[in-house]
Amino acid sequence: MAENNVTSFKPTDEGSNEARDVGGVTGERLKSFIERVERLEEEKTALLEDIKEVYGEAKATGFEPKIMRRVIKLRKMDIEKRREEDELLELYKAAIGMA
Amino acid sequence: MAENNVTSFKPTDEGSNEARDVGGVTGERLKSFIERVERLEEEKTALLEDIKEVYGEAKATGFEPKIMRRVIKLRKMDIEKRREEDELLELYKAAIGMA
Amino acid sequence: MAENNVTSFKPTDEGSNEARDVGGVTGERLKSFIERVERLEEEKTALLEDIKEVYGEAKATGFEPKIMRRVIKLRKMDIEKRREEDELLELYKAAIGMA
Amino acid sequence: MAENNVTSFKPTDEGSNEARDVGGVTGERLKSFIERVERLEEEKTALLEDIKEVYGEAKATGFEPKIMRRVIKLRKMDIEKRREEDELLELYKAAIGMA
DNA sequence: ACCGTGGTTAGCTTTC
DNA sequence: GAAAGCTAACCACGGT
Repeated sequence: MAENNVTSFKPTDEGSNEARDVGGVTGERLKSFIERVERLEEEKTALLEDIKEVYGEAKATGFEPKIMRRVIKLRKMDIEKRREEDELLELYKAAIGMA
Repeated sequence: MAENNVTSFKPTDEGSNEARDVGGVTGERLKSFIERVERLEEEKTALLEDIKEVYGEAKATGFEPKIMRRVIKLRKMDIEKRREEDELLELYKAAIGMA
Repeated sequence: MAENNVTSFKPTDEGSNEARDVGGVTGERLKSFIERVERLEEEKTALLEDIKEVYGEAKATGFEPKIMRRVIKLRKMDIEKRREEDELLELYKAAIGMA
Repeated sequence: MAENNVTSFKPTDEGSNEARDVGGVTGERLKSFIERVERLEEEKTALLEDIKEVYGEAKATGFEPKIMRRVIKLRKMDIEKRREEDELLELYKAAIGMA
């Protein structure tokens, strides 16, 4: 841990909802980080809903989401496997001066 | 279940990577759904990385991600609790004919 | 992973329902663990039924299980929130050297 | 729904933590139900912890909880399948007067 | 009586 | 390697 700004977490004697600057800009900084995360989390939630929707549509046309998930998982594994093999290939090539 | 398209999962006699139409457009349809999900999953992955980055930055400036996560959790709980209490209030009101 | 007992999962040449000791007491040991879990699972199932019964009774006397569940949830959230806040407080205190 | 006791949910003008009897014993009754559920929930939680412990022990002696869970699931399916078949058998027997 | 939804639990991933 | 947070499967309920 570089510096320790945790002091900014300390409850202040004045009960305010505003971010406290305890001898610096620390409070504002922390609040900004937190709000950035919260925004990203919201986007993530929206995305999860989108995915659920697609599965819903698929189901409505007669496909089983459960099976689809398995298919997707398999495809992902394939892709990763291939990627790893490719990386290994590159490594070998570099190793023998084929770069 | 209305129709059962699962037959499209059945390996076809011709071993091709193309989506198979087993008596209709089923194969293409399924493939489209799957690719939509995969695209959304990619976005989700990106988002997860963004979140991780923010925590990384915060940590680099001296804040503990662990504590930040708990703060965010508490904030979320507050929001949810309030939302639920409001809903509950509505239920009570409906229950006693204040609707 | 320290040892790897997974070999005990391997079908043995003699097709028996008895636990196999593959070079030790491994089979019996595993079987014992599994049966302990299964017993606990049974208890859990019984408990779930008890809970369902209580809701049934309550409903029979005119209370809405749905609302009851929400009340219970809110009570639980209160307790958890308080607990977490207390823990967080300890963290803060530790963070500023008040430990 | 037989009677409707939901009126007992209505916030009363006097802010008390005690169960309110709104023209009867309703408040106490509800509170009793809720506390019974909460007790059972606690037992359930304890049970879940016990199960976790067993898996922990098993893991410590070299077994994979993940695989164990799959075994248990399979055993459960077998048992249920057999039970269903037995029931069916009874049904058949009854049907042909073998009861 | 079935479907869809919401809530709960288990499994997995990632973090420490 | 252990613990936690998050996601997906499961289940029970209410609605249609």
